[in-house]
Amino acid sequence: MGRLNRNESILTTLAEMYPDAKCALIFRNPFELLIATILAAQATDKSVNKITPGLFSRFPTPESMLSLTQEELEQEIKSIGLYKNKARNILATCRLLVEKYGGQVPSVRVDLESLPGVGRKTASVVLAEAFQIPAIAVDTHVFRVSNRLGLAQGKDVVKTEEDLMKNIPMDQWRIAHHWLIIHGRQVCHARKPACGDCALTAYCRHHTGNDYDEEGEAK
DNA sequence: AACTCGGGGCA
DNA sequence: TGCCCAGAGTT
Repeated sequence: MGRLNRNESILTTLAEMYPDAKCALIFRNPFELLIATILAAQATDKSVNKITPGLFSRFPTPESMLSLTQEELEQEIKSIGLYKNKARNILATCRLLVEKYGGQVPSVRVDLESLPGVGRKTASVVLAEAFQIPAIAVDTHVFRVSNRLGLAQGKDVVKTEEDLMKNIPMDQWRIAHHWLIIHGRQVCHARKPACGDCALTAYCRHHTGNDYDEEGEAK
């Protein structure tokens, strides 16, 4: 086996740090993943996982979820916060799934992003996790960790999903998202990263004092 | 680009 | 008590 380049070494180390990396949301099918991911926006995976098993056992399909009034759904999801917008969006999405997509979750990005409450990131999560379609879901954690690690080779900055795809081998696109986001949540925090728990400090711009701020520019 | 949604977990 | 959370929609 040949010598690993910089990004290959980083990804190999991440794989060793998080051997059990997987989607943090509990789901059994595309519909459950879609709803769980809409719920997970600006909430913690733990808080979402606390309510979704009970919710999905009683309302496992878009048709059955439409038996809820918005007020009833708000009460079901109240504990995760931002519940009014999410309840409205989820019911509107269920309506579209039934009326336009035969009760199924579409596997095309433009269709997914046309659903209320579904943006770029949620669409990528569903494409990659539910349909095994090449995509990398990117969020603030993924951008922060990617740029601290300098995954964009040299001085370039990862700003888009496409930027990240260019710098990660395609066979690792799906799992790399989980490595990066878990690392961001558990170790590589935005404010006070736990560098003592990190095996990647040798590659890290934060650790060497050349971190990137929220604009993606060198500090 | 800035603003809004938000109850709950955790230090 | 204060800070922050697996974003998206609106202005």
